[in-house]
Amino acid sequence: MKISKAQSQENRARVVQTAAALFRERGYDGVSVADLMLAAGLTHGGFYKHFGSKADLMAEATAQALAGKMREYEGLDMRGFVERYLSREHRDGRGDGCPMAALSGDAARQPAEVQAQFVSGIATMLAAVERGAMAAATPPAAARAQAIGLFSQMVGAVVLSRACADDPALSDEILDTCRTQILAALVPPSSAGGRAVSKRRGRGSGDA
Amino acid sequence: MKISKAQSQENRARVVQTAAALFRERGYDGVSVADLMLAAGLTHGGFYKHFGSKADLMAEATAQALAGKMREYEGLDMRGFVERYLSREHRDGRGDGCPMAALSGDAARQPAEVQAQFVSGIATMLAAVERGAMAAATPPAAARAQAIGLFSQMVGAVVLSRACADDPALSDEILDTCRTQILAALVPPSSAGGRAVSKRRGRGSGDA
DNA sequence: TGTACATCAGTGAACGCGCGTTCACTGATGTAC
DNA sequence: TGTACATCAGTGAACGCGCGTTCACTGATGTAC
Repeated sequence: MKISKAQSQENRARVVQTAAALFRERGYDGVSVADLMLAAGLTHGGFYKHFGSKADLMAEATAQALAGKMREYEGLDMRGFVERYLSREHRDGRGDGCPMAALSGDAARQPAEVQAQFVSGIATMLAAVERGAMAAATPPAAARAQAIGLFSQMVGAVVLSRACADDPALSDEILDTCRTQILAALVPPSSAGGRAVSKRRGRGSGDA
Repeated sequence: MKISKAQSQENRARVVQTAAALFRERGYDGVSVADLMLAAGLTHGGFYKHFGSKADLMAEATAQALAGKMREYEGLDMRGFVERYLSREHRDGRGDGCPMAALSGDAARQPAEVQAQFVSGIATMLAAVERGAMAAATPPAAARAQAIGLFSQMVGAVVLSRACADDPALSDEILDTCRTQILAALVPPSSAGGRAVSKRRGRGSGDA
């Protein structure tokens, strides 16, 4: 049976969206073309009417996941972004979470077209965090370095907390510690307990 | 042909060691039993004389990789550890690098016996970094949180720098920025330019 | 507006291939005498 | 110390299976008249 153009476009979009979630949940190699098409309510044979290869879809789904997350995060201020990123919901919701936290480990072993998505995704994310840092009163000269350090820590925390999900106490501790530490280092919203307003990270000595 | 007991044990050890490197390089699913045995100079059929399943070997190779790296890192002070972890050699040498940076992303999707190795590996690593922080003059009360934040950032930086290896400038920038940032936050070896000795992280505002 | 027909998204069987695992076999090792 | 034989690590063909991809076919859609 032939299908209307509108229906076909809708089906294609659904496959990409389904793939964006499944790849994040199970990794690129953990999702077969047949799995994916079934999850999208279709059969595997039609896949190649829409995509040249699985690698092509991997690149497209990755790009969409990255763009979608960026749009979502752009709507938050720094505190909101950090709180959401280092939440249990994010740790436990791989399929709807940050593609970098879910797939960066696999990225280096994927086809060039997929790797390219990560390069631009990381660059875009760091630029956005840098802007967010400046909006939160970090001086421009320090904002880039702060963005890189901050985002590295956030990705590492989510990756590690997921890797030790079998030990919920340890997994929670990693997430909670990093969240608290980063939030404390950000310039407080307006009033800050009895602390100085331009408080720094509590990582060196002397915070006991 | 039968082989001497010594030769057999040597072969088994070589398979585990080869696996520890190949899994880190290509991921657990990127190495077949046949690949692995060939790389160890054997044929695939003999695999099951030594291991009950591929998953068993994955767990054993992971445990060995984690233990080996811990032993290596234990010999370094905090500065040496940070410098080595955030080096280009580490980024480019997956097979001989930290199993957490190389395989944490895959860990959550692996059999329970493999996941268990990551749980104990992460716990052991955090405890070691905590001890290292105290040795570097961080007060005990702050050492745990510092260790978690520090290691998360280091893992995230290596994961991200590997994910954007196609853009060497960006990849290097992530590594270099995190290394500089973390080293600056550690209590300096003995004399520290014109800076205060108990300098903190430069992430908040006011460092420009 | 109706009718005839080309199009092409979707179907499901089939392809070659590599996977993890099994198995009959080999022959040097290690043991019993 | 020498001989006979059981052991078992290693070999390579074979297993069923799921993978990515191809293909002949279907039949509603969209177009030409």
